[in-house]
Amino acid sequence: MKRRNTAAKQTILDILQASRSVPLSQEDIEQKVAGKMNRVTVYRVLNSFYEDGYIHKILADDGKYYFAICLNCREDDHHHDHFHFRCLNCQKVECLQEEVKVQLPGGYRQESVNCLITGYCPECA
Amino acid sequence: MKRRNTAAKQTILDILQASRSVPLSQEDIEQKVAGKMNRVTVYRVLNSFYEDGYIHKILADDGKYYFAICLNCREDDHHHDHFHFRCLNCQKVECLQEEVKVQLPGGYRQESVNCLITGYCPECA
DNA sequence: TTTGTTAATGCAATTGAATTGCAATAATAA
DNA sequence: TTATTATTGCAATTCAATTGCATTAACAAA
Repeated sequence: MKRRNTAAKQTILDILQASRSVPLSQEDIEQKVAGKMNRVTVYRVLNSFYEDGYIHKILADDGKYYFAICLNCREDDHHHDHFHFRCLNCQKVECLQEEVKVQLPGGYRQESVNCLITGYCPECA
Repeated sequence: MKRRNTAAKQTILDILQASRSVPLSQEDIEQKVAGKMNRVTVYRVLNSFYEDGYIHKILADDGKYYFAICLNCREDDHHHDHFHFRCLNCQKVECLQEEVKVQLPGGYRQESVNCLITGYCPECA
């Protein structure tokens, strides 16, 4: 299926670009595009970006998905293996520099990581 | 609120005991107690265990919660900070030995971790 | 043992996010 | 300019999780 460029995609892409290291939830994005497009479209656009590898998707322990533009990712070599942090007070989620390095027991093969630290950010601590 | 010991709690506790290092999903547990109790009770029992710190709760990237008895946990000193692994093929989730160690940037305070590695287990790889 | 309090349970109803179906719209290749 | 089909909006649906409430039963106190 060939993708097409649309206003909806561009709008969401711009929003994600403007929030490079702070992953946004579906909800966050919906609010920013309120009125401009349907919430179903937001789902579908985010999913297509994710499928295409343009963004990464974090499931936080609040049960919500957060999306962020891929940094340091080349076409075929994604690096989504950094830690994320979620503040219990202000709810903000962000990407941490530190990479996840695990020594898996023999025989295990790693495909992806979803690592989240929960706590309080400097502003809220 | 004082807790009471009930058959439902004992049944679920036994199931979790029998699956110490393999966290079970709500669904898994429901199947094991099918007929014996209502699914709402399963939710409530698991939540009470979690609130009381008897079990830990992992949100996997399949969007489901998994529950496991706390290992190496003393009353007031929980250690849930190990990695978990989920197999993309057989769906099994398990606790890994390795602890999560992150160097948080200055000012950040860590409360809990939810770290999941996804991939293929030895049986499925 | 009996009784009173209230935690725990089952059932039905509700919530709420995510998904799906389908018709209308619009991007893009021919 | 036209044909194809990806995209979108809207309504409806799905499904897990949660809530309200009446009933049941654990357990502390008499």
